[in-house]
Amino acid sequence: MKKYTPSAIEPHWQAVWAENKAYQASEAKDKPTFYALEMFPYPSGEGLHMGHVRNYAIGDVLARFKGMSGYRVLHPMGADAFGLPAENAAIQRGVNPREWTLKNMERIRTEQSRLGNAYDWDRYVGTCTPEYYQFTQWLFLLFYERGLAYRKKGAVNWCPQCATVLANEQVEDGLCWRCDSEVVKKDLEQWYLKITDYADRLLSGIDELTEWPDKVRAMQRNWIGKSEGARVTFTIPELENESVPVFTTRPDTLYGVSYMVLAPEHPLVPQLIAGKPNEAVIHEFIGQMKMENELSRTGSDVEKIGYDTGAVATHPLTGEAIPIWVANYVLMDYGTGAVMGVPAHDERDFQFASKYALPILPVILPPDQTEVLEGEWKEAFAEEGTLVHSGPFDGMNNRKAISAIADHLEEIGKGGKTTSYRLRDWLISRQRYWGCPIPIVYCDTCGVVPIPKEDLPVVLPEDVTFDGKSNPLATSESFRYTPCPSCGKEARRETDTMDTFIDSSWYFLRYTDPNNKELPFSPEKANEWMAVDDYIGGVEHAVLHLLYSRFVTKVLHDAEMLKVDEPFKRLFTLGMVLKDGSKMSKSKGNVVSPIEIIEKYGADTARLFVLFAAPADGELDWNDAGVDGIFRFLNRVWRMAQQHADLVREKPEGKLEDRVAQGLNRLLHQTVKKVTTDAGDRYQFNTAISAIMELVNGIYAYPAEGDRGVLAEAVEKTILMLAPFVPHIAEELWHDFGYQGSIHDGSWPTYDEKALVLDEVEIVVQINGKVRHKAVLAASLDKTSIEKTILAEEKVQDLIEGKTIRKVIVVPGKLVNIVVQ
RNA sequence: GCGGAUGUGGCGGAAUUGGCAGACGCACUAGAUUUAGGAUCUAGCGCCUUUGGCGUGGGGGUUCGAGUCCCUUCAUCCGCACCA
Repeated sequence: MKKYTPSAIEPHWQAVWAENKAYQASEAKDKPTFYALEMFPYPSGEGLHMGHVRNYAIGDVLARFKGMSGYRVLHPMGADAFGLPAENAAIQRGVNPREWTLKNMERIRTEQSRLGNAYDWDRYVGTCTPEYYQFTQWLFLLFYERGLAYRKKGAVNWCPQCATVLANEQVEDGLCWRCDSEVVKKDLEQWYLKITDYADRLLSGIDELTEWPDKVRAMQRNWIGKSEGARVTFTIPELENESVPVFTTRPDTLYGVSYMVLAPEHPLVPQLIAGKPNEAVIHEFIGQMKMENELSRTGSDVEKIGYDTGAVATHPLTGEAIPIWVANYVLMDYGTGAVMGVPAHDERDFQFASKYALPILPVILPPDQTEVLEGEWKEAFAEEGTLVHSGPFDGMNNRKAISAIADHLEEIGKGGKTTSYRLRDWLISRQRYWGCPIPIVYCDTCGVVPIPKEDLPVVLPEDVTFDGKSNPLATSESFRYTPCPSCGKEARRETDTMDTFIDSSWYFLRYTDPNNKELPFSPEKANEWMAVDDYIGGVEHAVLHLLYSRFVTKVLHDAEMLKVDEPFKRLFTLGMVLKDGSKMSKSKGNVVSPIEIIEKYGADTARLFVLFAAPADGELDWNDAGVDGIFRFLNRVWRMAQQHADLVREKPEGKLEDRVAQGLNRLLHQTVKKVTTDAGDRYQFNTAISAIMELVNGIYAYPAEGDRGVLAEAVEKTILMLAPFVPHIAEELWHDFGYQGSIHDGSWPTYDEKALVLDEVEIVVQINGKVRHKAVLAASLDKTSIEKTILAEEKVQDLIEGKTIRKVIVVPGKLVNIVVQ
């Protein structure tokens, strides 16, 4: 018998598939389309890790399964190739970022090939190539034309380590998402994309993403942070009644305002404190706040610190004078940068007022009280109640008052209902070299001038210096100055590049039309494939990449380049791969190299193990003994197929005359049904594989003298069902069965409900809910006959002897429960 | 604090609708067999005081019947967090 040698068969079939372009997406319109996509990798210098293997194995099973099930499949791969590590390599080792990246891309690609994934390599996309990034620039210009790209000066997140600014989404707990350095604030003029214009659509669109994990949907909702409330305008008499709007979700508590707080960065603060006793102290405080990082400034356990400006504002309804304070807990970039303080009904305000002895004015009466007990407030009351001390609104339920007071403010021109979002605009400028240049020039005569689309790409220059401090593009003499596209005079180029998340927010569209020279993609081709039917990746992109991609897709939809306005129909987030309970990392020394596993056991074993060992959405603890088990299973499959290969070639007619043959036939159909739904619909690869294992066990247990036809069919279909999981061994065995074409073009087996029906079933007999006996009955019996037959059984008679039957529950095909006393 | 999960043998995990808890695999035990291969085959494998009893984090409930439904409680993980 031929021995199973993955190291021989895997490279062989990989070469054959590549030669035949076996997984090229078909342009023929004869079948429904299926777009399977895994998040593309960043080509680091490390090559593939187990997380990649797991990610790609899931995607490949789905792609191959759909391919065998009558779809034409688009299953592309590429590389998210711009980014800081390439530049750091340049700084540290003096290598060229482009060469370094291209080398890594090549390595990852080779390693991906060795996994046997069914990619259409002709559609390969690398985001750092001018062929790709010219269209990233094209998209920037589209955003610019549509008023969605703008420049703004403001306090931005700056990572000193990476020497660049970051978007809000890229700051985690006050630290840089990439290098964990403390992020500081810096005042800079930067480019933004107006994602806030789409906040409401990005939020409501989540409702339609029913095939996304709830967790991710919740995270996105949370991130967008829609909050309905009211704008309330206070005026400042000493500044000629300058108005200061505040945002509040509780306009019902407006009569309880005892002070107002501005963010330290609020533009009115310097005027308010001019000449006041606290002027110097507050200036110092503002200076401190600017130095502080996000975490120490806004963490919820940070103590509230504030100063009285000495100025007052006028309450819009009562006309009373309200002291104006400045405090660390008010953020300039949420709402209006100013809040009203209602200590009686807000926990934070209560803390602040208690600390600084500001008045606490209750205006909502708890339902169980008839009178406000002044001076006895030990905590803020934030529940439902009735308004008191609120002028014309006294006696109103506070929920109703939220709307009533907001409407009233609107009538008198002092505010009105409004919505606030936590989401901020997307800051895309990066002071780094290895990214997509922003196609803009600054001309002394014409101002900000976009590069015309026909002059793209704006190519990254080579004559740059990497010192890790300054923006490298600014050091390029050839790049920095260029004639203004509008007037022809010398103008300065924008020397920042774009956030790499822009590159990855449209790559799935490029795959549909990867060689287009005129456009990022033709609407016709994109519409043919979009949306992505199955998108597989890590949950770490739940907000960043997935939110940006949704935004870009909606803009392209509005620009009439796409019919869909959501990019990913179904999303699957896989769990992490661990070793000994913790994340694999070089520092812990617990990294299992995919390539070593492939060399030792073969890619098929690696794939099958990561799919079998745990549910795909949970954590997977790598287990060497488990890998051995999977390798043994594949050997068992191999022996089974080799032993019966001649039989499968003969295709003997199955007669299904005896019970044993019928049993194997039923097991086969059951397995086809389970594998089809588990692997095709439910992402339950572990149970699909265990079902196939049971079938293999069934075939081994099948007697040598049994019906040949059923056996041959079962063996052949076992291999067909294994094909998406373990493509190489399946292909090899398929050819051993005498087939010429690829098993992966073959049809996925179907099952027959009729074959699943049993003529005899085992009925569990319970007495008072406890299993006491089992009986085999004809499946066709009705309830009454089952009851009669069971009660007549001798064993049952013994069990209920001397007891009174109170009730008999019969579930046909399953059980009989006799309730006795 | 808000939101999303998860709790089942020695281990990873099964159990679409309320109907035999522990499929499948790992590990382990005993036996068979072998020209030694990372073997293969057969049997066993939740716990206990074993004609029986107990058992899906704990407590309560609904039901003839609960891992599954309801209430309550504990623990762990993840995300967000002074967002007015």
